[in-house]
Amino acid sequence: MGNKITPRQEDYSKWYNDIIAEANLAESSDVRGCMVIKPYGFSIWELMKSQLDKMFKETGHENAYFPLFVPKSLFEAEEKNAEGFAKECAVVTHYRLKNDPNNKGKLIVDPESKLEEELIVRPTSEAIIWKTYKNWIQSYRDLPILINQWANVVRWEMRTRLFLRTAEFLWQEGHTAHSTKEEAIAETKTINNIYADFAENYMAMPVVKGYKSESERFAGAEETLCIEALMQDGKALQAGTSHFLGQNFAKAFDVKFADKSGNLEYVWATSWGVSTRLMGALIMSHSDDNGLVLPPYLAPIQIIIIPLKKSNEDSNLIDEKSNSLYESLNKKGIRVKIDNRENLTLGFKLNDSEVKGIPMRIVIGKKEVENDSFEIFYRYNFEKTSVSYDNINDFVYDSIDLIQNNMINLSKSKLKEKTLEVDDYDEFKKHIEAQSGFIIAGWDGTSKTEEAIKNETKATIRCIPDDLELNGAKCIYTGKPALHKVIFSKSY
RNA sequence: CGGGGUGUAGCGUAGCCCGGUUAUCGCGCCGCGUUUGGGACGCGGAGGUCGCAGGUUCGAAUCCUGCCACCCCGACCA
Repeated sequence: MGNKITPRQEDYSKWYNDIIAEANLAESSDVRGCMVIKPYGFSIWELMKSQLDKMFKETGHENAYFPLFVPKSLFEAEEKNAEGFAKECAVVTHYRLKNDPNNKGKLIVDPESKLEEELIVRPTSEAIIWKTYKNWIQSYRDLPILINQWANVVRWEMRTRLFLRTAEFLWQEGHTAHSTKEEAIAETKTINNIYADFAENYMAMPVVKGYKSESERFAGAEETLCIEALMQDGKALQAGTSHFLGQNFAKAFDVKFADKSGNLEYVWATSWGVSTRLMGALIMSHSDDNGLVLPPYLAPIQIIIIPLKKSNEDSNLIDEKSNSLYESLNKKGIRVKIDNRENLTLGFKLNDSEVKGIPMRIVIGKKEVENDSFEIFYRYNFEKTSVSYDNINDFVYDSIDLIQNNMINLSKSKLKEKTLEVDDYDEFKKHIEAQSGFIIAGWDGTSKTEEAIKNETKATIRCIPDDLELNGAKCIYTGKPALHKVIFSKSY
């Protein structure tokens, strides 16, 4: 700590890394492409987890846990899935080390411990889970299975970036099995709506919901639903996906059930997930040049009390006020903390609370106590409000919803402002070049056009929202009648 | 895997081209003292296989060879 944060306009990725470092969220690990999530950052993740978990449970889902290792033969069963992930798998080939006979104190892989069959460290768990589901499913009475697991997965990405694309990341992955196609499709929508709801109302990050184009679809899925968020630099970030897997995995793992009339049918499947990438999304959505800004619902500390004691002066009274405020806020269920670190100056503590994105702050010093006038500082807009001691509790309590809602509305209007509809390709290119946000444009529905646009502009189809009226729109690239209006953007 | 770059204390760096005292500076860390109203100050201190291995040389952070790691740009991606 102690360094100034690089201004956002100057170097966005430096800015992003600075925020993470200054707020003490995480750091790059010495282990290739992996991250260490520090306690403060992990607290945010835990708040996200507990809210999502609650939403899954409210819609009938249960948690379970499946193995980290996937035998290669299982992994390759669903061809498209295997092919999609093959290039980024960590593979366990041996199970033992031994002393290096030529180099004392060093270890080598014992060649004698070579595994009969290699184990893949899961990049996603469809394979191992469907292998297991085969044993669990015989009858329509066994369905649906609505299971979620919180786990780590490994994808050996070429280039990694804290939170956004690390070699190992934490996520939840839901894997459900259904007796009908309709029910499975409804499930993917339920989940995508939960994701959108969570992003908007808890992360204060509005998203666009829609379908992925074929080329962006999950390997092994028939249809991929997603939520796409817009970061402050005008690039899109895929924040969550929900896949309709059809009967692909049921066929690959031979999972059939007997329906009411005794016919054997393949099971219909879905899978869906959000990851620690949401942390990156949260950081990039709200942070400013002074540091992190957290929406109160996901802030590990919602208000920080900073007692300001000058040597020997009224320190008892200040402590007393601070402590009793702490107690009463805590009793109301507000996440509150007192910063009584003794070796740090006020200026440092003020700055520290801003850098960490703590939504509210109150300084309690001699002046405040004498005048019975306490300033509550809002991090998201730097506003201060004076409140008398007796009113602090209610004010803080009400502020939580107030700040949350204001942040949501602010983000919504930013998103609206940065979503443009365009029907001229030159203008399209200009906007993409300037990274001005989401571009709505007509698309003829062909991969060829999608590919051509990507090659010329680096913009991809982020999603195909199902609520955009066509109105005779033409394809932005070919000028042919458009099949859909879609969202284009550069993306992470 | 292609093209470029960088490895010096926990972090950020100077020195390297042109070899030569005890390897520079800032932040951080430890001790003592003074300071809390917007990232404190003074004094003292600890901390280094100069990425690794080999070579040239009286002498290598510096030159040469090989290797490794990381970063940026492409291809890939939650």
